[in-house]
Amino acid sequence: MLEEEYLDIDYLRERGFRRKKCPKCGKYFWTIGDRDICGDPPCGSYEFIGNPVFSRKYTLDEMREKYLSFFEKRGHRRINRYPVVARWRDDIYLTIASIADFQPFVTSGVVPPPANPLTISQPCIRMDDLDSVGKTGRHLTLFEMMAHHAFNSKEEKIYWKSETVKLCTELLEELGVKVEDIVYKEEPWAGGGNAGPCLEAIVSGIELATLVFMNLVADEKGDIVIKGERYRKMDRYIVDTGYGLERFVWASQGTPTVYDAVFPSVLDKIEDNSNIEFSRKDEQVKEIIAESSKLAGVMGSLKGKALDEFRRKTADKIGIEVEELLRIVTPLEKVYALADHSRAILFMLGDGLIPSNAGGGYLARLMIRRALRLAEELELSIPLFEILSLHRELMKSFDFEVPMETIQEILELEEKRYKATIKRGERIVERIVCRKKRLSVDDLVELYDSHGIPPEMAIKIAKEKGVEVESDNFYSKLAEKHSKAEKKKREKKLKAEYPETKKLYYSPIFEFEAKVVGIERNDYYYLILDRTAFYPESGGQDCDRGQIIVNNKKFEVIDVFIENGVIAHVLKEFDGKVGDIVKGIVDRERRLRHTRHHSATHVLLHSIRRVLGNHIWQAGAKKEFSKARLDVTHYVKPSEEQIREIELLANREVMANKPVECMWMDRIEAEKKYGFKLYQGGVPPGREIRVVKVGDDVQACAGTHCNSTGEIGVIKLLRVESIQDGVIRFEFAAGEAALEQIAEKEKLLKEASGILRVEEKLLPKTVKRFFEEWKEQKKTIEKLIEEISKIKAERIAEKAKGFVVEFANSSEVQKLALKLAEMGYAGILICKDGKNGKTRFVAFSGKDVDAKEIARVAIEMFGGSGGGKKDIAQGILNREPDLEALKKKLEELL
RNA sequence: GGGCUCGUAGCUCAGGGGCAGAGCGCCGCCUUCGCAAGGCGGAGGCCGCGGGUUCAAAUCCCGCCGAGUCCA
Repeated sequence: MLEEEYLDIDYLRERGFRRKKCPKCGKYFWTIGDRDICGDPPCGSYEFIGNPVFSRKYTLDEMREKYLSFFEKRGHRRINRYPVVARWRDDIYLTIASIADFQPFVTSGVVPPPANPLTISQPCIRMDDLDSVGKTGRHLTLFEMMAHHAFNSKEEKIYWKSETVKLCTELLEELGVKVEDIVYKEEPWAGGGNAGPCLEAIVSGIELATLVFMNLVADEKGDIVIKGERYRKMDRYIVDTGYGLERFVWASQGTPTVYDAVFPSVLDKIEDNSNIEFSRKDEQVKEIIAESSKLAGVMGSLKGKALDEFRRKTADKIGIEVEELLRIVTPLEKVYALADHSRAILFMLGDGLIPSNAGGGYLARLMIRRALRLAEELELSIPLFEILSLHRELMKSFDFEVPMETIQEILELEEKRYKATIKRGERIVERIVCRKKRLSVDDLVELYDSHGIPPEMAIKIAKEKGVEVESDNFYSKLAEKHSKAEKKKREKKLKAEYPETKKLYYSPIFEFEAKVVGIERNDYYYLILDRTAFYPESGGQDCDRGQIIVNNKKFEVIDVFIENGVIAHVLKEFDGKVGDIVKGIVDRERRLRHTRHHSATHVLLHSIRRVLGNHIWQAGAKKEFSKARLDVTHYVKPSEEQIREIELLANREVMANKPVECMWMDRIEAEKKYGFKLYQGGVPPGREIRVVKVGDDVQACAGTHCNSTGEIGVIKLLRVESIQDGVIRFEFAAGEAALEQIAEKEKLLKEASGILRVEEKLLPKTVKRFFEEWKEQKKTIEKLIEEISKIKAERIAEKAKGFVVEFANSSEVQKLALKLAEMGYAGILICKDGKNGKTRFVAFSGKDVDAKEIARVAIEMFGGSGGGKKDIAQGILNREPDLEALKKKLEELL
């Protein structure tokens, strides 16, 4: 089915390409020359290394410009790059391909593309092959995907397969590739819910471009199967190409690795400031690395045993021992990886990702920690930031949201944290080793999983202490531990389908009439109307409440939610039917408070950005009746002065009484005008988005808002706390809620000062004094009890004959018993517990009688329960004990 | 978003239902011309917070707060 898709590409036939089946891999490819094998690794190898395929060498900037202008000249509009942090999407953290920029709304046809056709060079980050970076000579975590995209539909046809292949071929030819050297290999493509036929452009053994003809969409009932998933044809068909910029540069230079081609000056810098004793520019080293890259190209994945095999083969090919190979290759691979990682870190931080222990920020931390570890192993004598700065120089043409000073600050903070973790880790390993005299796989797994200590480090420490280590199956055990974590699926609440509810809540409507279009019954009633003024919970704003009146009967609305544009009112009781006309009454006071909090959130975010910097991004928000909170990305807890300044700026914005404007805008227009900063509160669906300007702040927002900032009233910050690394929570209240919160605090102060009978302003001083006095007195009492029990013990001892059976004070009974036991007596002390009034006893023994035995006798005689140890035992008695009888019984023990 | 680990003296941590501990640090005394070292003595704890179970909770259970870490 999919195969036919390759047969009608006119351009290939016109240029004389013929379709052949590769006898090695069994796949089809197109070529003009007389080759029989496709040449795609493993059916071929990197022939361009040492033998560049283009007519001249290119740098990154030159190649990017060459590409973009090539397509510009052929009717494509050049589009600026998107951030590597995928702000416009809620399903991925990082931009992983150029097409990701246009998903999901452009690809699905909801929103028109910013230009059609267009060309772009999009920096992408992929962490999947992190382990391969540096080793294979070709893997990068950050790379630029150059692309030309055409979005075709029934109404508008731009170009499709033939034109795409023509453009690709012409580009390659212009770069100096002979058309006979181009192979187009058929390789079905699938990803992200879409699929389609694809041609890989291979030159000299390297895949330079991927031409995807995306015309399928995942569908359980579809008739086309690719990689086990079912798909059907779409009305829209999209040209999704990907040209690896770095690979083009590499191919033009023919260097041993892609790294040598792309950032040689960074490699030099690292080499010069590390413990490497040789240069990657030595002819022999160069040859080794080149052979290694060629073999890696053929071998595919290098995980686990494949890596060992790769090493062996490479050594064989060059004719040296594996050890000798490793001596050269291992440190260089670290240089390459560090150069790569630092470039990715620059983009992550530059585009505003804040390192964290959870969420997207974790990816930044992971990358930074790997880089720090590499730097450590290379004994790098310069700060990591210096390498980032060098990359920044090389990438001058890029704009970053976050200034280098902030990046430096974040990096230094991360380094400090990393070092603390390592230090803590070393202590933990030493403790385990000390206690258990061995280190098991489970220990290694826990050390890594819970404490972040890489197994290599744990093993190193253990070996230094001369302790045996069991390290087999580490990775499988780790994987096993994580496989248990399951993903929760969000269930749909509404069972049936309904038309989208008309929203009245953006106008000042609090009473309305509407028609019932659906009723669903679970534990509660879900009431669906054709239109409503009830705001459903969304964007962190709590839902409205109020009443629904039908047939003169009132029903309370306890919850309102929205699902796919359908708004459902949740009621405990309802007595009406579909088709009824109902009246809705929205609780105005509640709504007003939510509205104030919502507008205040926008004002506050803007103030926080002004005080703390451009990297501030909303990480979550909630607007309730009595307070609201705003979570933002920031790397350190703000100082008290910063907090006060934020509060002041926010309130100034309120006092300036700036207008609040809400308008529906074309998505692309809005993005162009305001940037992705719009999507602070998440990404709304649809072609038209609601843009809300509150003072100087602009956001895409579906919430309800005041008419001007003055209506917000006072904004009072209540609490600022860090909820996880990299995320700071601002809790606040606005308007009446703020007054209430302030009043609440005042009340607490008043109450406290009332109890202590001091002025409010003396509270801290007084509380401190009381606390200290309390501690001191506690100690004095303890000392006194100690002394009293000593005296009493002596007095009891004087007249003691056989077993001691006495009454005592509950406060000193324990000490007294201990003293007596110490003095060599045995017996039992009875007291009334001060707290619950029960009869308590403490049995003790300084002789060879068991105190528990004494306790057992007492419990047997008078009922109760208790227990303890050989020298002291305690418990309660149910009945008043007869001391004489007890004493007699105890004497029998001996 | 999910998993895991940890909150005990100023610091690093033991303990893990029945007496709150060690090492380092701090203070004082002894020894010394002085320092280092040593000896003797001492101060320093809401055992993170709030509930529950129990005769009894630092210890077990639940919730919260805080720190750390891994994964998506």
